[in-house]
Amino acid sequence: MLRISRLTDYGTLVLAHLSSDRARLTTAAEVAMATGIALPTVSKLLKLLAKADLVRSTRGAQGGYQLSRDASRISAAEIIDALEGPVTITECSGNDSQCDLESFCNVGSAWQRINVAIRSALGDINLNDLQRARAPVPRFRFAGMPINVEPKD
Amino acid sequence: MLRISRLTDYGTLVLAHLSSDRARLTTAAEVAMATGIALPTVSKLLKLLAKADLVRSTRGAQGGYQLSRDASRISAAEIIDALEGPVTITECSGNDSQCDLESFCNVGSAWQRINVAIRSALGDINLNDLQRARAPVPRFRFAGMPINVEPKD
DNA sequence: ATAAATAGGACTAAAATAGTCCCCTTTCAA
DNA sequence: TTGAAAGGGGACTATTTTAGTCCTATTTAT
Repeated sequence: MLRISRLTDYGTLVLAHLSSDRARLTTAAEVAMATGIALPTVSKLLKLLAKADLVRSTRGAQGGYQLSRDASRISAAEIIDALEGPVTITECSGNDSQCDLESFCNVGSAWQRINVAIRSALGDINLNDLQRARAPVPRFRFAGMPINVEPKD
Repeated sequence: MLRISRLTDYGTLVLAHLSSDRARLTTAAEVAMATGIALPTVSKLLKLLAKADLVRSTRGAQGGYQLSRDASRISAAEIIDALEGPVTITECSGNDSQCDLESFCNVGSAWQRINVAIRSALGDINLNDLQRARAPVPRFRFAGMPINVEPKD
């Protein structure tokens, strides 16, 4: 349903927690405690985030995790990529796509365009934005018609 | 992975086929033939699309389906809504959300904003756009910074 | 040495998604 | 007036994806 997975949502919480003190090493257990997410899950998330270099790990006793760069330089797109793989709005958009309907399909292209647009937008939103209760109002333009999205309440 | 489901993709193909002659009644079997999608699946899709009033059905012999309005007035958002239910980017965005982490979570809001923006954008893209090989270049703005998305090739 | 950490990956469980099938109702036309 | 051609509704199964857990290895400070 065009949604991010629960793990990605959790991952954002984890990153948000780490961002509170970038210099300090925080253990997975601490993050689990602070966020309320089960430890094995936090652990898995941190490993994935480390692999994507959003987080840096230090092994051994007194080890832990820290953001690998400032929160302002970690984008929503990167978070999603790290935890779910590249964003593709349809199956066809993937690289190893082998779509049986290819010969019939005259639709793929536009969905893929939309995908690119969404992706770019997500690349422009950073971890700080995601944490601000009143993040800036996003605006999306298509075919030259701007849409202003007002907060609901 | 922030993607529409395969059925929605198929649904778009189905609608695209119907749009080639809005006046004519087309049977599910014909659509299946033309699109290469299995008949039971086409049938299911058409039922859902009919329920959402994107398609009008005529029962009985010589019956079939037709678009209920012009392709230009059927939006991508409506198609997704019809086939997947309302777009929500996180679980929390749903109505019956009961998020255990609510007390910890200071992140939800921004994802939801992003969701609203994407949704609006999808509401502004119509079935014709989806069919045009060279659909207009979508633009997304966030925090005042416009991004221009150029076609890859 | 030993305890405190992460690394990696196998494994299981749960949920969402896709796809199929059956029986019912409606309508046309011979 | 009856049979065939259509859609309506929904139950059901299979498949795939996602979530979550656990075990063993490796690293490092004390």
